[in-house]
Amino acid sequence: MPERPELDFPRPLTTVDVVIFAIRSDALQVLLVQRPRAETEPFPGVWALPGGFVDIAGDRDLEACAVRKLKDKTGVVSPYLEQLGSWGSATRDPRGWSATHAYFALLPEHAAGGALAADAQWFAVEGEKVRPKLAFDHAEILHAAVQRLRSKVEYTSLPAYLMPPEFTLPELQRTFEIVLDRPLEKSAFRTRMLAADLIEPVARMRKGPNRPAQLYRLKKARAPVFFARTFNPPG
Amino acid sequence: MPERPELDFPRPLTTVDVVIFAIRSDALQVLLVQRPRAETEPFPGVWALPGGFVDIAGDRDLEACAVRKLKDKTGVVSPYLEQLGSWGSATRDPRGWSATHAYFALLPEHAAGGALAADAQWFAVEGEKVRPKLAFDHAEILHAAVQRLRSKVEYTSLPAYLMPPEFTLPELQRTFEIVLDRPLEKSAFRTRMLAADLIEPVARMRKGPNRPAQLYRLKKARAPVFFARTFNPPG
DNA sequence: CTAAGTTAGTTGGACTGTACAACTAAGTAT
DNA sequence: ATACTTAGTTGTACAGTCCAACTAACTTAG
Repeated sequence: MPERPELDFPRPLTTVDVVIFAIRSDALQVLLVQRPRAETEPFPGVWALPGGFVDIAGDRDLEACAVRKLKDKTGVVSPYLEQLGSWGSATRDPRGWSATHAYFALLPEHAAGGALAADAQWFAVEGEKVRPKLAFDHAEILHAAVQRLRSKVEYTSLPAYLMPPEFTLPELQRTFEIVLDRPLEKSAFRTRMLAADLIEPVARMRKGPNRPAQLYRLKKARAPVFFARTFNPPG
Repeated sequence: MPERPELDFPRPLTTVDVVIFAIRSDALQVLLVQRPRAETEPFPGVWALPGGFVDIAGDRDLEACAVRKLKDKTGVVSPYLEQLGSWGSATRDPRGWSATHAYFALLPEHAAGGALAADAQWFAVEGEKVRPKLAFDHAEILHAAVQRLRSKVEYTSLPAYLMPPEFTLPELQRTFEIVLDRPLEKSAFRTRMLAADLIEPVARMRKGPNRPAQLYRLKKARAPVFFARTFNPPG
């Protein structure tokens, strides 16, 4: 196509990466995969976010590509998948100018317990980091994902997507506290959550270690909801 | 590089587009450029968002590329530039699988009044659309940009970046009202704005058509600020 | 020069939702 | 039976919005 010179411009490498969060063992965890040890690969053996090249032949669009990569590593489709942003520069990949489209997904604990790919493993999020060193600029992407998750929690009910199909209000509050890494006020949390209209009570009660507690589930309409204030804890 | 087969995968076309907003003539406007009329181009003569291919040789990263395209069309550098998201699919560009990294910028009126590129022109945003038909999926991107702008206004003081260096509170409120396309409550707006700690009074007063009004300017620390409620108007 | 009009900014009461502590109720453990 | 734990409620204080009415300072029309 000599009359369309820009089509012959060198094109950046294009990838999609997914930051997959779940609450496991009472902690916020993220799924990482270990890069192949082959010397021909960049960052051999280093932990990285799940992701990889866009398949022009197979992927209809970016989100389909993200869903594919999520399913490859976890075997499930996330109930919540949101675009996080994109990172592109001349230096982030040693193979050349590259751009990645990053997504972030929330997985309920029961879905996160399934069969993982052999090279995948859960890691606790500590602060806004993770223990192992990450390949490429994935530490920066993870940082942005944790910040986005935390900031959205302040004015939406996003963490509800981290819950199993049925849950109690104290369980939901515990999930919020894990994500935000700070204690929340009980009665304000309850007022907000019920006003937010994202969850609805189900008929059954849970027989906990103490008195039976009301079970709730996510409503079908899943739009994150605006909150008024930021229920700060006592003290 | 025969041992790195993925490097020889066909790569998507990669572009950067910028949604540039300004308040002009008491309305929210967006900058569009008319695509060249050459028959070899897709969408010849159609209006589109400013943008184009990433220059692997010249652009350090995606944001630098966005700044370059902004400057090319307006001659200025925006005081506010934020990544909006990315759109990529097999069908959005007739030339093949393509992905664009979209940014959105806010320009103060005085900066938006400068010398535009010959192919560029301001258009009023009506609802969440613009009068002319747009090339590619740019209507969808513009829609997302307007929604992002409006939704962020509910809990940040973003529109302050659309103001000239010094402005009065009623002028700022008018800008908010134009962006949100609804009237706001005067005293609540004032309380919030001052509490938000994004603006500070300057010594001078403006001699308006009536009594002198206090001038404010943006503070150096420019972090958008969380707001509590959503000051609804009377009625 | 005066009167009417316009706009900046303030004040006060009704209302809503958070902060916080104290309370009740219903189960469990010893 | 008694003590402990946890789910959920209640009540008071407080902050910020909603709304209308008000004051103050300037402009404009007659």
